[in-house]
Amino acid sequence: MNQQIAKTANSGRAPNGKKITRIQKEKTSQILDAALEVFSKFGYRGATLDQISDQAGLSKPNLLYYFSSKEALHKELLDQLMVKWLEPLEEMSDQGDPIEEICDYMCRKLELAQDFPRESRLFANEIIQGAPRISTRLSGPLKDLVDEKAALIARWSRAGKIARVDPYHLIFSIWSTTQHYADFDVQLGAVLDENYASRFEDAAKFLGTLFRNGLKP
Amino acid sequence: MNQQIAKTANSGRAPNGKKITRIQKEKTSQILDAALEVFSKFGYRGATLDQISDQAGLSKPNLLYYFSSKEALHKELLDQLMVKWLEPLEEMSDQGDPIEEICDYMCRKLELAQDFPRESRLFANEIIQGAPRISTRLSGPLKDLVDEKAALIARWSRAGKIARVDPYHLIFSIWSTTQHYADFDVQLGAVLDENYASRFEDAAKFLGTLFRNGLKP
DNA sequence: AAATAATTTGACTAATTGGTCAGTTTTGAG
DNA sequence: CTCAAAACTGACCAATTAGTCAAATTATTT
Repeated sequence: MNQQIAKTANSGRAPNGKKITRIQKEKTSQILDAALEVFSKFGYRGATLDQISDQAGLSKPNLLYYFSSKEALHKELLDQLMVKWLEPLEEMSDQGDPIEEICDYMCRKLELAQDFPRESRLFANEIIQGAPRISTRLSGPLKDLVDEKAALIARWSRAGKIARVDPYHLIFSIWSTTQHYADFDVQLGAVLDENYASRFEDAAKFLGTLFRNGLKP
Repeated sequence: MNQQIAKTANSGRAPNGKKITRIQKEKTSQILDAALEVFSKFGYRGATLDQISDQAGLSKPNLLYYFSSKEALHKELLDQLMVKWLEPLEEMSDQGDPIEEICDYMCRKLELAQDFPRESRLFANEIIQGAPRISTRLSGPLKDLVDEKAALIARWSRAGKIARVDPYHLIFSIWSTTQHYADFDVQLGAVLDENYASRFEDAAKFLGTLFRNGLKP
Protein backbone atom coordinates (compact mmCIF):
# COMPACT_ATOMS: atom_id res chain seq x y z
CA MET A 1 0.00 0.00 0.00
CA ASN A 2 1.62 3.17 -1.17
CA GLN A 3 -1.27 5.59 -1.35
CA GLN A 4 -1.31 8.70 0.75
CA ILE A 5 -2.85 8.31 4.17
CA ALA A 6 -6.10 10.03 4.97
CA LYS A 7 -5.73 13.15 7.01
CA THR A 8 -9.19 13.91 8.31
CA ALA A 9 -9.76 12.46 11.77
CA ASN A 10 -13.29 11.17 11.33
CA SER A 11 -14.93 7.92 12.40
CA GLY A 12 -12.35 5.28 11.57
CA ARG A 13 -12.49 5.69 7.81
CA ALA A 14 -10.81 7.98 5.35
CA PRO A 15 -12.83 9.71 2.61
CA ASN A 16 -11.57 7.09 0.17
CA GLY A 17 -12.94 4.24 2.29
CA LYS A 18 -9.60 3.06 3.67
CA LYS A 19 -9.36 2.13 7.34
CA ILE A 20 -7.52 4.51 9.67
CA THR A 21 -5.28 2.71 12.14
CA ARG A 22 -4.44 3.77 15.69
CA ILE A 23 -0.91 4.61 14.61
CA GLN A 24 -2.09 6.75 11.71
CA LYS A 25 -4.31 8.76 14.00
CA GLU A 26 -1.53 9.28 16.55
CA LYS A 27 1.22 10.12 14.10
CA THR A 28 -0.76 12.46 11.87
CA SER A 29 -1.85 14.39 14.93
CA GLN A 30 1.75 14.54 16.23
CA ILE A 31 2.93 15.74 12.85
CA LEU A 32 0.22 18.35 12.46
CA ASP A 33 0.97 19.72 15.91
CA ALA A 34 4.69 19.90 15.15
CA ALA A 35 4.02 21.47 11.77
CA LEU A 36 1.78 24.09 13.36
CA GLU A 37 4.54 24.91 15.81
CA VAL A 38 7.18 25.32 13.12
CA PHE A 39 5.14 26.91 10.31
CA SER A 40 3.63 29.44 12.70
CA LYS A 41 7.08 30.44 13.90
CA PHE A 42 8.95 30.63 10.59
CA GLY A 43 6.36 30.88 7.84
CA TYR A 44 6.06 28.44 4.96
CA ARG A 45 9.39 29.01 3.28
CA GLY A 46 11.24 29.47 6.53
CA ALA A 47 10.06 26.17 7.97
CA THR A 48 11.90 22.96 7.10
CA LEU A 49 10.74 19.37 7.09
CA ASP A 50 13.73 18.47 9.24
CA GLN A 51 12.57 20.89 11.94
CA ILE A 52 9.04 19.55 11.76
CA SER A 53 10.02 15.88 11.86
CA ASP A 54 12.41 16.59 14.76
CA GLN A 55 9.65 18.38 16.65
CA ALA A 56 7.26 15.51 15.93
CA GLY A 57 9.82 12.97 17.09
CA LEU A 58 10.12 10.97 13.88
CA SER A 59 12.29 10.77 10.79
CA LYS A 60 11.78 12.89 7.70
CA PRO A 61 10.97 9.93 5.42
CA ASN A 62 8.48 8.79 8.02
CA LEU A 63 6.83 12.18 8.01
CA LEU A 64 6.64 12.02 4.23
CA TYR A 65 4.97 8.65 4.60
CA TYR A 66 2.00 10.42 6.18
CA PHE A 67 2.01 13.65 4.18
CA SER A 68 3.12 13.54 0.58
CA SER A 69 4.88 16.92 0.64
CA LYS A 70 5.61 20.04 2.61
CA GLU A 71 2.90 21.78 0.63
CA ALA A 72 0.30 19.11 1.45
CA LEU A 73 1.10 19.35 5.15
CA HIS A 74 0.77 23.10 5.13
CA LYS A 75 -2.46 22.96 3.16
CA GLU A 76 -3.97 20.50 5.63
CA LEU A 77 -3.21 22.86 8.52
CA LEU A 78 -4.83 25.78 6.72
CA ASP A 79 -7.90 23.69 5.91
CA GLN A 80 -8.39 22.71 9.54
CA LEU A 81 -7.76 26.29 10.60
CA MET A 82 -10.33 27.84 8.29
CA VAL A 83 -13.17 25.97 10.00
CA LYS A 84 -12.16 27.08 13.48
CA TRP A 85 -11.54 30.59 12.29
CA LEU A 86 -14.98 31.17 10.77
CA GLU A 87 -17.01 29.66 13.65
CA PRO A 88 -17.18 32.75 15.89
CA LEU A 89 -18.57 34.93 13.12
CA GLU A 90 -21.11 32.27 12.12
CA GLU A 91 -22.52 32.42 15.63
CA MET A 92 -23.37 36.12 15.37
CA SER A 93 -27.15 36.14 15.33
CA ASP A 94 -29.94 38.54 14.45
CA GLN A 95 -31.68 37.53 17.67
CA GLY A 96 -30.09 39.10 20.83
CA ASP A 97 -29.07 42.73 21.35
CA PRO A 98 -26.99 44.05 18.41
CA ILE A 99 -24.23 45.66 20.44
CA GLU A 100 -23.93 42.61 22.67
CA GLU A 101 -23.89 40.31 19.64
CA ILE A 102 -20.98 42.28 18.22
CA CYS A 103 -19.13 42.39 21.54
CA ASP A 104 -19.71 38.68 22.05
CA TYR A 105 -18.17 38.08 18.64
CA MET A 106 -15.20 40.20 19.62
CA CYS A 107 -14.80 38.22 22.86
CA ARG A 108 -14.95 34.89 21.03
CA LYS A 109 -12.23 36.10 18.66
CA LEU A 110 -10.14 37.24 21.60
CA GLU A 111 -10.52 33.79 23.16
CA LEU A 112 -9.31 32.23 19.92
CA ALA A 113 -6.24 34.47 20.04
CA GLN A 114 -5.64 33.41 23.63
CA ASP A 115 -6.23 29.68 23.16
CA PHE A 116 -4.83 29.23 19.65
CA PRO A 117 -2.04 31.74 19.12
CA ARG A 118 -0.10 29.39 16.83
CA GLU A 119 -3.08 29.04 14.53
CA SER A 120 -3.43 32.81 14.46
CA ARG A 121 0.22 33.26 13.53
CA LEU A 122 0.03 30.54 10.89
CA PHE A 123 -2.83 32.45 9.31
CA ALA A 124 -1.10 35.80 9.66
CA ASN A 125 2.07 34.47 8.07
CA GLU A 126 0.10 33.12 5.14
CA ILE A 127 -1.83 36.35 4.59
CA ILE A 128 1.13 38.69 4.99
CA GLN A 129 3.09 36.69 2.46
CA GLY A 130 0.31 37.12 -0.08
CA ALA A 131 -1.90 34.12 0.78
CA PRO A 132 -0.50 32.01 -2.09
CA ARG A 133 -1.93 28.81 -0.61
CA ILE A 134 -5.22 30.05 0.78
CA SER A 135 -6.51 32.73 -1.56
CA THR A 136 -9.40 30.63 -2.91
CA ARG A 137 -10.70 30.17 0.66
CA LEU A 138 -10.62 33.92 1.17
CA SER A 139 -12.65 34.92 -1.83
CA GLY A 140 -14.91 31.86 -1.38
CA PRO A 141 -16.22 30.79 2.04
CA LEU A 142 -14.76 33.73 3.96
CA LYS A 143 -16.13 36.41 1.67
CA ASP A 144 -19.56 34.76 1.59
CA LEU A 145 -19.81 34.65 5.38
CA VAL A 146 -18.54 38.20 5.80
CA ASP A 147 -21.00 39.50 3.20
CA GLU A 148 -23.86 37.82 5.07
CA LYS A 149 -22.88 39.19 8.48
CA ALA A 150 -22.05 42.62 7.10
CA ALA A 151 -25.57 42.76 5.73
CA LEU A 152 -26.90 41.94 9.20
CA ILE A 153 -24.81 44.68 10.78
CA ALA A 154 -25.94 47.10 8.09
CA ARG A 155 -29.56 46.35 8.97
CA TRP A 156 -28.84 47.07 12.66
CA SER A 157 -27.15 50.26 11.59
CA ARG A 158 -30.03 51.44 9.40
CA ALA A 159 -32.54 50.55 12.15
CA GLY A 160 -30.65 52.82 14.54
CA LYS A 161 -29.72 49.95 16.88
CA ILE A 162 -26.02 50.75 16.51
CA ALA A 163 -24.07 53.74 15.25
CA ARG A 164 -23.89 54.34 11.50
CA VAL A 165 -20.65 52.61 10.61
CA ASP A 166 -19.27 50.66 7.68
CA PRO A 167 -19.99 47.02 8.62
CA TYR A 168 -16.99 45.61 6.76
CA HIS A 169 -14.54 47.87 8.50
CA LEU A 170 -16.17 47.11 11.83
CA ILE A 171 -15.48 43.43 11.22
CA PHE A 172 -11.90 44.24 10.19
CA SER A 173 -11.38 46.20 13.39
CA ILE A 174 -12.52 43.21 15.44
CA TRP A 175 -10.21 40.90 13.52
CA SER A 176 -7.22 43.17 13.87
CA THR A 177 -7.60 44.15 17.51
CA THR A 178 -8.11 40.58 18.71
CA GLN A 179 -5.60 38.77 16.49
CA HIS A 180 -3.02 41.36 17.47
CA TYR A 181 -2.83 39.72 20.90
CA ALA A 182 -1.68 36.46 19.33
CA ASP A 183 0.36 37.71 16.38
CA PHE A 184 2.25 40.51 18.10
CA ASP A 185 2.65 38.76 21.43
CA VAL A 186 6.41 39.36 21.56
CA GLN A 187 5.90 43.09 21.14
CA LEU A 188 3.29 43.12 23.90
CA GLY A 189 5.72 41.29 26.15
CA ALA A 190 8.41 43.89 25.53
CA VAL A 191 6.08 46.85 26.09
CA LEU A 192 3.83 45.60 28.88
CA ASP A 193 6.50 44.09 31.08
CA GLU A 194 4.95 43.48 34.50
CA ASN A 195 1.41 43.92 33.18
CA TYR A 196 1.92 41.19 30.59
CA ALA A 197 0.27 38.40 32.57
CA SER A 198 -3.15 40.07 32.61
CA ARG A 199 -3.05 41.18 28.97
CA PHE A 200 -6.08 39.21 27.78
CA GLU A 201 -8.19 40.25 30.74
CA ASP A 202 -7.20 43.88 30.24
CA ALA A 203 -7.76 43.63 26.50
CA ALA A 204 -11.28 42.26 26.96
CA LYS A 205 -12.10 45.12 29.28
CA PHE A 206 -10.62 47.79 27.01
CA LEU A 207 -12.11 46.46 23.79
CA GLY A 208 -15.48 46.02 25.52
CA THR A 209 -15.47 49.69 26.45
CA LEU A 210 -14.23 50.82 23.04
CA PHE A 211 -16.78 48.90 21.00
CA ARG A 212 -19.70 49.38 23.38
CA ASN A 213 -19.22 53.15 23.49
CA GLY A 214 -18.03 53.40 19.91
CA LEU A 215 -21.08 51.64 18.51
CA LYS A 216 -23.72 53.33 20.66
CA PRO A 217 -26.31 54.81 18.25
CA MET B 1 39.80 48.78 0.06
CA ASN B 2 37.95 45.86 1.51
CA GLN B 3 36.07 47.33 4.43
CA GLN B 4 32.32 47.30 4.55
CA ILE B 5 30.65 50.27 2.95
CA ALA B 6 28.75 52.72 5.08
CA LYS B 7 25.01 52.31 4.97
CA THR B 8 23.62 55.47 6.45
CA ALA B 9 22.81 58.06 3.79
CA ASN B 10 24.17 61.16 5.49
CA SER B 11 26.19 64.06 4.16
CA GLY B 12 28.86 62.45 2.03
CA ARG B 13 30.70 60.68 4.80
CA ALA B 14 30.29 57.36 6.55
CA PRO B 15 30.44 57.14 10.36
CA ASN B 16 33.99 55.83 10.01
CA GLY B 17 35.07 58.91 8.03
CA LYS B 18 35.27 57.26 4.61
CA LYS B 19 33.90 59.09 1.61
CA ILE B 20 30.62 57.86 0.11
CA THR B 21 30.68 57.78 -3.66
CA ARG B 22 27.79 58.40 -6.03
CA ILE B 23 27.75 54.72 -6.96
CA GLN B 24 27.66 53.64 -3.33
CA LYS B 25 24.68 55.85 -2.66
CA GLU B 26 22.81 54.59 -5.71
CA LYS B 27 23.55 50.93 -5.25
CA THR B 28 22.88 50.74 -1.51
CA SER B 29 19.54 52.42 -2.04
CA GLN B 30 18.69 50.03 -4.90
CA ILE B 31 19.64 47.08 -2.73
CA LEU B 32 17.70 48.27 0.30
CA ASP B 33 14.61 48.79 -1.82
CA ALA B 34 14.92 45.34 -3.34
CA ALA B 35 15.57 43.80 0.06
CA LEU B 36 12.51 45.49 1.50
CA GLU B 37 10.44 44.10 -1.36
CA VAL B 38 11.65 40.54 -0.86
CA PHE B 39 11.96 40.39 2.93
CA SER B 40 8.49 41.89 3.39
CA LYS B 41 7.01 39.28 1.07
CA PHE B 42 8.77 36.15 2.31
CA GLY B 43 10.13 36.91 5.78
CA TYR B 44 13.77 36.63 6.74
CA ARG B 45 14.29 32.93 6.25
CA GLY B 46 12.05 32.78 3.21
CA ALA B 47 13.94 35.50 1.38
CA THR B 48 17.08 34.66 -0.60
CA LEU B 49 20.01 36.82 -1.59
CA ASP B 50 19.53 35.66 -5.17
CA GLN B 51 16.00 37.04 -5.20
CA ILE B 52 17.17 40.30 -3.69
CA SER B 53 20.09 40.77 -6.04
CA ASP B 54 17.88 39.91 -9.03
CA GLN B 55 15.32 42.47 -7.89
CA ALA B 56 18.06 45.05 -7.40
CA GLY B 57 19.49 44.33 -10.83
CA LEU B 58 22.96 43.25 -9.78
CA SER B 59 24.88 40.10 -9.02
CA LYS B 60 24.94 38.39 -5.64
CA PRO B 61 28.65 38.95 -5.04
CA ASN B 62 28.10 42.58 -5.93
CA LEU B 63 25.34 42.82 -3.36
CA LEU B 64 27.64 41.27 -0.78
CA TYR B 65 30.20 43.93 -1.65
CA TYR B 66 27.81 46.51 -0.21
CA PHE B 67 26.32 44.51 2.66
CA SER B 68 28.48 41.98 4.41
CA SER B 69 25.69 39.44 4.96
CA LYS B 70 22.00 38.70 4.69
CA GLU B 71 21.68 39.44 8.37
CA ALA B 72 23.39 42.84 8.06
CA LEU B 73 21.09 43.82 5.21
CA HIS B 74 18.01 42.84 7.17
CA LYS B 75 19.22 44.63 10.28
CA GLU B 76 19.82 47.82 8.31
CA LEU B 77 16.24 47.73 7.04
CA LEU B 78 14.85 47.27 10.54
CA ASP B 79 17.01 50.11 11.87
CA GLN B 80 15.73 52.52 9.23
CA LEU B 81 12.20 51.31 9.81
CA MET B 82 12.23 51.84 13.58
CA VAL B 83 12.76 55.58 13.18
CA LYS B 84 9.88 56.01 10.75
CA TRP B 85 7.66 53.78 12.85
CA LEU B 86 8.04 55.71 16.11
CA GLU B 87 7.62 59.20 14.62
CA PRO B 88 3.80 59.37 14.64
CA LEU B 89 3.60 58.50 18.33
CA GLU B 90 6.32 61.00 19.22
CA GLU B 91 4.19 63.73 17.71
CA MET B 92 1.31 63.09 20.10
CA SER B 93 1.29 66.16 22.30
CA ASP B 94 -0.20 67.27 25.60
CA GLN B 95 -1.22 70.52 23.93
CA GLY B 96 -4.31 70.17 21.65
CA ASP B 97 -7.59 68.38 22.40
CA PRO B 98 -6.96 64.86 23.81
CA ILE B 99 -9.43 63.00 21.62
CA GLU B 100 -8.19 64.82 18.53
CA GLU B 101 -4.58 64.13 19.47
CA ILE B 102 -5.36 60.41 19.69
CA CYS B 103 -7.34 60.41 16.44
CA ASP B 104 -4.59 62.34 14.69
CA TYR B 105 -2.13 59.71 15.83
CA MET B 106 -4.41 57.02 14.46
CA CYS B 107 -4.63 58.85 11.13
CA ARG B 108 -0.86 59.22 10.89
CA LYS B 109 -0.47 55.49 11.51
CA LEU B 110 -3.08 54.76 8.86
CA GLU B 111 -1.15 56.93 6.42
CA LEU B 112 1.99 54.95 7.18
CA ALA B 113 0.12 51.74 6.39
CA GLN B 114 -1.06 53.27 3.12
CA ASP B 115 2.26 54.77 2.05
CA PHE B 116 4.65 52.13 3.41
CA PRO B 117 2.90 48.76 3.33
CA ARG B 118 6.15 46.89 2.68
CA GLU B 119 7.74 48.38 5.78
CA SER B 120 4.68 47.39 7.78
CA ARG B 121 4.87 43.82 6.53
CA LEU B 122 8.59 43.64 7.17
CA PHE B 123 7.92 44.64 10.74
CA ALA B 124 4.97 42.25 11.08
CA ASN B 125 6.99 39.34 9.73
CA GLU B 126 9.76 40.05 12.20
CA ILE B 127 7.41 40.31 15.20
CA ILE B 128 5.27 37.29 14.33
CA GLN B 129 8.37 35.17 13.99
CA GLY B 130 9.45 36.13 17.49
CA ALA B 131 11.42 39.35 16.78
CA PRO B 132 14.79 37.55 16.91
CA ARG B 133 16.57 40.48 15.24
CA ILE B 134 14.72 43.42 16.75
CA SER B 135 13.84 42.50 20.34
CA THR B 136 16.31 44.94 21.91
CA ARG B 137 14.66 47.81 20.02
CA LEU B 138 11.29 46.74 21.37
CA SER B 139 12.17 46.69 25.04
CA GLY B 140 14.41 49.75 24.61
CA PRO B 141 13.34 52.79 22.55
CA LEU B 142 9.83 51.49 21.77
CA LYS B 143 8.92 50.68 25.37
CA ASP B 144 10.30 54.01 26.60
CA LEU B 145 8.24 56.00 24.12
CA VAL B 146 5.09 53.98 24.78
CA ASP B 147 5.49 54.37 28.53
CA GLU B 148 5.78 58.13 28.12
CA LYS B 149 2.72 58.47 25.90
CA ALA B 150 0.69 56.00 27.95
CA ALA B 151 1.33 58.22 30.97
CA LEU B 152 0.04 61.20 29.00
CA ILE B 153 -3.11 59.30 28.02
CA ALA B 154 -3.57 58.18 31.62
CA ARG B 155 -3.50 61.81 32.74
CA TRP B 156 -6.17 62.69 30.16
CA SER B 157 -8.18 59.74 31.41
CA ARG B 158 -7.93 60.71 35.08
CA ALA B 159 -8.77 64.33 34.26
CA GLY B 160 -11.99 63.15 32.60
CA LYS B 161 -10.94 64.42 29.17
CA ILE B 162 -11.37 60.95 27.66
CA ALA B 163 -13.09 57.77 28.80
CA ARG B 164 -11.44 55.70 31.53
CA VAL B 165 -9.49 53.18 29.46
CA ASP B 166 -6.21 51.35 29.73
CA PRO B 167 -3.76 53.57 27.81
CA TYR B 168 -1.52 50.71 26.69
CA HIS B 169 -4.36 48.75 25.18
CA LEU B 170 -5.63 51.90 23.51
CA ILE B 171 -2.28 52.27 21.80
CA PHE B 172 -2.32 48.58 20.83
CA SER B 173 -5.76 48.99 19.29
CA ILE B 174 -4.48 51.87 17.17
CA TRP B 175 -1.47 49.86 16.05
CA SER B 176 -3.53 46.81 15.18
CA THR B 177 -6.41 48.49 13.37
CA THR B 178 -4.16 50.64 11.21
CA GLN B 179 -1.39 48.15 10.43
CA HIS B 180 -4.06 45.63 9.49
CA TYR B 181 -4.67 47.60 6.30
CA ALA B 182 -1.09 47.01 5.19
CA ASP B 183 -0.41 43.56 6.61
CA PHE B 184 -3.68 41.87 5.66
CA ASP B 185 -4.14 43.67 2.36
CA VAL B 186 -4.68 40.45 0.41
CA GLN B 187 -7.50 39.44 2.71
CA LEU B 188 -9.12 42.85 2.35
CA GLY B 189 -8.89 42.51 -1.40
CA ALA B 190 -10.66 39.16 -1.30
CA VAL B 191 -13.43 40.35 1.03
CA LEU B 192 -14.01 43.90 -0.16
CA ASP B 193 -14.00 43.25 -3.88
CA GLU B 194 -15.46 46.30 -5.60
CA ASN B 195 -15.10 48.45 -2.45
CA TYR B 196 -11.38 47.73 -2.28
CA ALA B 197 -10.24 50.94 -3.97
CA SER B 198 -11.65 53.21 -1.25
CA ARG B 199 -10.47 51.06 1.66
CA PHE B 200 -8.21 53.65 3.27
CA GLU B 201 -10.76 56.42 2.97
CA ASP B 202 -13.45 54.16 4.44
CA ALA B 203 -11.11 52.95 7.16
CA ALA B 204 -10.27 56.52 8.22
CA LYS B 205 -13.95 57.32 8.46
CA PHE B 206 -14.84 54.18 10.39
CA LEU B 207 -11.91 54.35 12.80
CA GLY B 208 -12.56 58.06 13.35
CA THR B 209 -16.11 57.27 14.43
CA LEU B 210 -15.07 54.29 16.55
CA PHE B 211 -12.35 56.08 18.49
CA ARG B 212 -14.13 59.43 18.77
CA ASN B 213 -17.28 57.82 20.19
CA GLY B 214 -15.44 55.11 22.05
CA LEU B 215 -13.20 57.54 23.90
CA LYS B 216 -15.83 60.16 24.75
CA PRO B 217 -15.69 60.65 28.56
C1' DA C 1 47.67 59.19 -19.83
C1' DA C 2 49.04 56.63 -16.05
C1' DA C 3 48.22 55.12 -11.63
C1' DT C 4 45.31 54.07 -8.08
C1' DA C 5 41.11 52.98 -5.95
C1' DA C 6 36.44 51.34 -6.45
C1' DT C 7 33.36 48.20 -8.51
C1' DT C 8 31.90 44.00 -10.68
C1' DT C 9 31.97 39.22 -12.05
C1' DG C 10 32.25 34.03 -12.85
C1' DA C 11 33.48 30.13 -10.83
C1' DC C 12 33.55 28.05 -6.72
C1' DT C 13 32.38 25.87 -1.87
C1' DA C 14 30.16 23.74 2.01
C1' DA C 15 25.83 23.31 4.07
C1' DT C 16 20.98 22.75 3.78
C1' DT C 17 16.88 21.75 1.40
C1' DG C 18 12.61 18.74 -0.20
C1' DG C 19 12.03 14.45 -1.69
C1' DT C 20 13.05 9.23 -3.23
C1' DC C 21 13.73 4.39 -2.64
C1' DA C 22 15.02 -0.27 -1.61
C1' DG C 23 14.89 -2.74 2.07
C1' DT C 24 13.98 -3.73 7.17
C1' DT C 25 11.05 -3.93 11.21
C1' DT C 26 6.61 -3.76 13.48
C1' DT C 27 1.68 -4.47 13.79
C1' DG C 28 -2.57 -6.81 13.94
C1' DA C 29 -6.11 -9.87 11.76
C1' DG C 30 -7.16 -14.77 11.12
C1' DC D 1 1.75 -18.54 15.40
C1' DT D 2 1.71 -16.79 10.37
C1' DC D 3 1.93 -13.64 7.11
C1' DA D 4 0.55 -9.70 4.57
C1' DA D 5 -0.03 -4.98 5.21
C1' DA D 6 1.63 -1.00 7.56
C1' DA D 7 5.29 1.60 9.49
C1' DC D 8 9.83 2.91 9.48
C1' DT D 9 14.85 3.69 8.20
C1' DG D 10 19.51 4.94 6.24
C1' DA D 11 21.57 6.16 2.35
C1' DC D 12 21.01 8.79 -1.25
C1' DC D 13 19.99 12.74 -4.88
C1' DA D 14 19.44 17.07 -7.30
C1' DA D 15 18.50 21.77 -6.33
C1' DT D 16 19.17 25.73 -3.66
C1' DT D 17 21.44 28.40 -0.23
C1' DA D 18 24.80 32.04 1.96
C1' DG D 19 29.08 33.35 1.31
C1' DT D 20 34.26 33.47 -0.83
C1' DC D 21 37.86 34.81 -3.92
C1' DA D 22 41.02 35.90 -7.50
C1' DA D 23 40.81 38.24 -11.44
C1' DA D 24 38.76 41.56 -14.61
C1' DT D 25 36.61 45.96 -15.43
C1' DT D 26 35.42 50.71 -14.56
C1' DA D 27 35.88 55.39 -12.20
C1' DT D 28 38.53 58.82 -10.25
C1' DT D 29 42.55 61.29 -9.27
C1' DT D 30 46.92 63.27 -10.40
